[in-house]
Amino acid sequence: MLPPSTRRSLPMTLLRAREVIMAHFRPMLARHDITEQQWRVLRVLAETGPLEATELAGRASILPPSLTRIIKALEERRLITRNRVKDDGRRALLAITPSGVALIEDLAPERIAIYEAIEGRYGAEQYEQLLDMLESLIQSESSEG
Amino acid sequence: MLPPSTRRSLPMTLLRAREVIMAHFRPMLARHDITEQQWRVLRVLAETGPLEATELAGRASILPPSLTRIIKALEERRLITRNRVKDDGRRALLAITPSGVALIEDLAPERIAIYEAIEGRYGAEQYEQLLDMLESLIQSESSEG
DNA sequence: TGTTTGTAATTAACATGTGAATTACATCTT
DNA sequence: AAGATGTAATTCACATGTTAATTACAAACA
Repeated sequence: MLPPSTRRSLPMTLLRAREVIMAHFRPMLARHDITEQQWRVLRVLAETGPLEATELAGRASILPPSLTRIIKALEERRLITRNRVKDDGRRALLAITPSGVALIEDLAPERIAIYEAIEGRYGAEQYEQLLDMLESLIQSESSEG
Repeated sequence: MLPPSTRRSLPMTLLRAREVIMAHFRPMLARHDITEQQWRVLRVLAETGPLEATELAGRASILPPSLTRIIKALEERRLITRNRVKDDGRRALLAITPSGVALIEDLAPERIAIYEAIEGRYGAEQYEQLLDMLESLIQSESSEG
């Protein structure tokens, strides 16, 4: 078997796919002075409610050292709060503030429009199928599987 | 239309997919003291022959500022060389050295084995179809059209 | 020739990715 | 209670991602 050429290697193709998609969102994020990762953290907290750092890191696909820095920045901007969990001095519950919710809601319409445009160009069925196939890949390659 | 939940957003799913795949390659790269991006640069040069920085950046999906740093590191390790293009003092041709080729060749068997294992778990047909669908997405979202 | 315009590459500044080490607590064990 | 072990979070050190600004040339042109 030949090794895949760089033009058809799975990691590089996933990287390029992510790039062309994120290019649509970056101007919006820049206008609101927020990074992609900060936006992910806020969305997860808005969807799920208060979480501990480890759980949040997992759901937002951010490594603990990065999350530490992101939390610090978001806390300084009063977009999230942190409250120690009683009975365990290590953990803290992270929660989105009303300002944070407002920011997410501000961005939501444009976010939806961008997704609809992508789906329109790519095809809604293909789009769903691609997501299914990616989730299946993640499943088949996860350490537990 | 509802916004996609973080668990089914395309950028995050692409990110997680890339993560589970790269997890298989990282131990190999670490053993050879090379980063993922340095490995990409070497593979592109090995496949394509000498390239100028801009062309290399495009093919390896690395931004110019990162490439500048990567080139410096690879040059210091004598894995690539850089030669000024005559008649244009800005450009330089980057080429992989025999040591660089040897490194790539060292890694090739394990690399192929990892890909085969992934294909085996996921299914060869699915695997090819996923690549096709990703390339189609990249096509439909590329700025040119 | 000298100036303007355009392009390739680098640098700067800051955020994140990554693995290893460390700190701060909890819990278990004796 | 004291020590050993385990876990959550942070810190460290270095590489890369990202945008903006700058440098070094080339090419076009007045």
